[in-house]
Amino acid sequence: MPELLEVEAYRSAVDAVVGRLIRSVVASDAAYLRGGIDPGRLVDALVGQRIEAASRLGKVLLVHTTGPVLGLRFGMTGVVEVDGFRPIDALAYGPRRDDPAWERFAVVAGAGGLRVVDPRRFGSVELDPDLTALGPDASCVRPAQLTSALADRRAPVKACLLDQHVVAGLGNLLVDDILWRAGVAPWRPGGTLDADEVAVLRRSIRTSLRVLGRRGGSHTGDLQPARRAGGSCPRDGEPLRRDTVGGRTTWWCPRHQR
DNA sequence: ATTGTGGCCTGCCCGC
DNA sequence: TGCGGGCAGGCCACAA
Repeated sequence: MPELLEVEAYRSAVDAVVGRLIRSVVASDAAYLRGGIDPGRLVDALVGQRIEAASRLGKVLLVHTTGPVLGLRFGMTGVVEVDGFRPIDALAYGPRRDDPAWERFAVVAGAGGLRVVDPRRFGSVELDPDLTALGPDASCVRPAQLTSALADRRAPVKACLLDQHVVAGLGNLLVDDILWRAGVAPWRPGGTLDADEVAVLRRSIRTSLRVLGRRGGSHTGDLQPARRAGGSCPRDGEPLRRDTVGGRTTWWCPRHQR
């Protein structure tokens, strides 16, 4: 689930451990590590370092230390726990219960620390991740950046927005709500949007992030209650369509999204 | 280069 | 109650 909004909540929570020394690191799931580093080397690189800051780019959470930068990705079901507290208790589509076996990574720092719990194991942990391929963060994408990102693209606009090289941070739920709000059909090739439509789309990205952020996450969109068989558009009552666009389940209104 | 597809993993829910 | 199939909010390697 974790899209930009959830990862931002994780980042904010990690602020609580800034300034602490890393006392130990648990990297018991070697397959969870990325970038060709083995658990032993990762532990050695982090233990004894001080946590200096937490930042975020797209869906990647970055924990800066006096040594390496720790990069955390959460896949579909990853949640972070800081000092025993979860900024997001349970993901809307993740399991409701809890299981100690789902812990994939942990950092003990000061009196507490942080844990990554990820049942489905699509997330990952990396040292000094290369983020140069990521597009601008969706929360501050400029109009000109969005225009050039969509120009000449023949892929559906939804696939463009999901592509982290184009804009970083948007996931399936956010994109559906953004396109719904903008009145743009997900199938439209990115390059066919004119300047006015790109401007509306960018406003919709900002509005959706602000509104859904205030409500508590990417699962709080206007479209969310209607994402089911028989669901209808909350704006005009039209039966929603369910398609697969960009490889993802897509709900949209064929009446006002054009 | 761009675009689409399959696969990674595991848990849950539905229908039989 | 048990079981199989389909589904899931991300991302990557790979093929056309």
